Amino acid sequence: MSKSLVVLSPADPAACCPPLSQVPLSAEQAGQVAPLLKALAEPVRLRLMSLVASHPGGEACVCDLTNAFDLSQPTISHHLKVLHEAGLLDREKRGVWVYYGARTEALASLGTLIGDPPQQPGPG
Amino acid sequence: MSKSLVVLSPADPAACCPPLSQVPLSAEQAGQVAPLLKALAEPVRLRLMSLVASHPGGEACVCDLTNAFDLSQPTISHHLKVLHEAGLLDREKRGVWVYYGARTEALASLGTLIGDPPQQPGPG
DNA sequence: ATAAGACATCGGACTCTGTCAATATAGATG
DNA sequence: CATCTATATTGACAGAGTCCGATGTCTTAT
Repeated sequence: MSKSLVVLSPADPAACCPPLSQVPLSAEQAGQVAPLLKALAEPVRLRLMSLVASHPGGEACVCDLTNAFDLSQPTISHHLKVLHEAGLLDREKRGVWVYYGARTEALASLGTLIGDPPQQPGPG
Repeated sequence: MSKSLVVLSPADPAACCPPLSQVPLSAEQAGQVAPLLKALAEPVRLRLMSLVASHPGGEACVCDLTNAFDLSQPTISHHLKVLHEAGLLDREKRGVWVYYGARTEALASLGTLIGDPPQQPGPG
């Protein structure tokens, strides 16, 4: 099986485009990627993402996450929803509890998009 | 000259911490990194950053950037200021023109922080 | 000195976002 | 059924963000 270049996975919008520093992002591409960054660009959500991603198994229960902050339960629930709808967290209900899992591929794509160095111009 | 490991460059807050997926980010670390992401988490600024970073020499004149958007000159100026104050763009005046240059190290740090995969647990 | 061009800053209108209290939903248990 | 617990949704509000037109600043040219 080949991971086709043509596929535009809706769950991984950052995979849409070459790194920032290599080719100018189109308006459309920017419009796809910005929501991902916006979801991460908030201290509480950044910590939530990190808590989940660094948890054993890459997932964590909401109850653990809620206790890690000095914020109300609805607020944590809201932030988790934002991360989930951005495609950065998976959501799975098990009995009474809800587990959120990190979409590490999405994080990896985003990291590559942002961080990859500019290409050297070829000779000639 | 050595680029010391001890230095916490104020211009590169993303260099403060190990990747998201390896160790939970502290509140303080999240508070340092989030502004960088917030600066990028806007379609126009994302495109501006990409335009500058992918420009030959990694820098571009404001006049070029302003023409690339359907927005007023003050609006572009505002977005460039946000990116500059976040530490993602350098600013240099040459005669009448102002050139903005991409801080590729900051981008690289940010990319690593977000995108690096979780560490394998050691045996034992 | 006057004028013109490149860019920044200001002040406002309007929208978006983070937070909480209150309430709803859904599964487990008596 | 009633009740308890875990999580989500709603509604309200303050603060922050985006955008524009008007204006200010700095540099070069005449």
